[in-house]
Amino acid sequence: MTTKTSDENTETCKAQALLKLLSGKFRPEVFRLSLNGPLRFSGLLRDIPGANKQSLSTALRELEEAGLLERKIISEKPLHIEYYLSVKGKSLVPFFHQLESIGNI
Amino acid sequence: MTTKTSDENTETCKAQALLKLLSGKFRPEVFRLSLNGPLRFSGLLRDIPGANKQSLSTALRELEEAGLLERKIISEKPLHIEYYLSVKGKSLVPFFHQLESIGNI
DNA sequence: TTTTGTGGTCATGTTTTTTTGACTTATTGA
DNA sequence: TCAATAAGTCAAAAAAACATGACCACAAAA
Repeated sequence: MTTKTSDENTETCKAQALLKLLSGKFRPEVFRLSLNGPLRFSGLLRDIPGANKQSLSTALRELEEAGLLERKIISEKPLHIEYYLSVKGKSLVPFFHQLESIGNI
Repeated sequence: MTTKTSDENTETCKAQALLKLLSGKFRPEVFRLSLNGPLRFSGLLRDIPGANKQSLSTALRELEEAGLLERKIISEKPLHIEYYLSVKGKSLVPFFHQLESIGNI
């Protein structure tokens, strides 16, 4: 375990970056709500208690940049934007379940 | 903490609290190092680049309070304190592995 | 007895994160 | 045309997290 290269360090950093991303304000809520179907900005603002535009905007952007959410412009009917879980995002679901079950110990 | 059974909000909060705890400064490093054996304050201070007493102290205390680390006073020989992974702490290991593998997608 | 090592705390300052509120662009409904 | 909804942005303030340096208690070694 003597720092061979930046091997192990890099691994830690990856986990760390993801942890940081997921632990930020409203991110777990956004994540959980995304399980029920596509999200909309205004809907989240209404549904998440205490949410504010800026933080929500940052959360959505960063989750999208990390490839966990996908942003889709819906050009029909009442023109709006939908965010939904990507495949990568879905791969995090069991991870959250695990975390929650550990939280209950 | 008014634990309402099967309240989804409460579940999220649990994941959130744990995420926050694990994502704080030096926590992933402390966690990883704890896999190799018992930790000592001064050792961590030496081994983690950029570490400082205050943050390390907070990290250890919070990880202990969450039941992930155990603090043991070793009264023999050169009188010191050891921190080591609890059973609950060990249950987080696969979780970190999962996180790392997702980070690589 | 002065110094060194271990394991911290405390007050303070800096940095990062989060919140607030004003403003924007575009679409729709009355 | 006026107002409302949707999806934001921007600058600034407030709050939370983190870092720094001084200090403390105890033990053992020089």
